[in-house]
Amino acid sequence: MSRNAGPGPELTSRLGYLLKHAQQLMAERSAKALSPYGIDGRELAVLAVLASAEPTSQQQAAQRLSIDRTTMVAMLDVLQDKGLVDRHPDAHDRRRNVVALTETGRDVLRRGTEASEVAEREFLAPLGPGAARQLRNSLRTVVIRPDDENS
Amino acid sequence: MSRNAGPGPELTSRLGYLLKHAQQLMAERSAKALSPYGIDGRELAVLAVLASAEPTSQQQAAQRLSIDRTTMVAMLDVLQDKGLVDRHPDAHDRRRNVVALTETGRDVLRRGTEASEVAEREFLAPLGPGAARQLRNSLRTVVIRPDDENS
DNA sequence: TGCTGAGTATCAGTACTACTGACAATCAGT
DNA sequence: ACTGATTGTCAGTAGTACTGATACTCAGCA
Repeated sequence: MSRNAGPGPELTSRLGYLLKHAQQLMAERSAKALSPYGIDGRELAVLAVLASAEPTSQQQAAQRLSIDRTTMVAMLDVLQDKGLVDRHPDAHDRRRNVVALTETGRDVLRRGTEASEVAEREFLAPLGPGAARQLRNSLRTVVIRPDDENS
Repeated sequence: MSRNAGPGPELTSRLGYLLKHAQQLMAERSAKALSPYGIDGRELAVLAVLASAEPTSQQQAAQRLSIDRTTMVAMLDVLQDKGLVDRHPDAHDRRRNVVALTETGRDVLRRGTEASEVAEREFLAPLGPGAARQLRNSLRTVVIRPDDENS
């Protein structure tokens, strides 16, 4: 993606534009940092959820990530092909699959997380440590807020 | 999109996750705020660029938005169908199209910008004015930074 | 026991976004 | 006039994430 002619204030004052491009830039950095491990940021997030939660069904994991359950199927297919996760039917409820990290998966998660944190620090480098921390906190605040919509 | 089970700290500590979901939430709000005018956030950004720049070629406008020139073609097709922009060949360089807002386009830009700003304020409401301003500034800083990559 | 309704994973099809590659028209320099 | 670069356009493709339909399983109940 070419980012030659800098955007003018008519764009950089728009929050939607800023968020979209910040996300894009971070995703590029993240992809580069994770490429040695053969995964991307979305897959790393799946691994993180699987590691942090109790042995989880696919649907539970999908909900934590706010992704569709059908999307989760495809992502787990890929992660399973890469040997990072295992699926087997839950003995107590055979509708469910229990998804767990493999030994390799745990290893990739650990190293990928480190690489990802390095990439984040680089991304935030032009901000001073205080502003970087506050950016994180502010994003957390606006993201975590529960649904305030009606319907 | 259902955002039921809140994400855990294994996700909300990851900048990529936060940026992606913040962008998504903002995009949803923006879409809702702009729907009365028949456009979405991307289209509003195009209108803003066209209004702020001198009579522009499609490619110049695309560069300012960091989108591909082929993508710009499709977006202008849509905006032209909606009667918001006009295209005609540049008299001085007939390879180029001069793209300009119509009267309606200017009107939609003005009203859409207002609606978008309201949506932004709602989105940032849980932050307090100081933190909101700083979030904007920090995002601007990390987004505007010129390419520091080699190649 | 058999029946019904709900939950789970899966797959096919679709929509959207944004790209690459190829093309015709045009310009600028020689 | 010829060559190379620029511009807009289009077809094709890739990635992402959805909807809708299907098969299997469970829980409740007559």
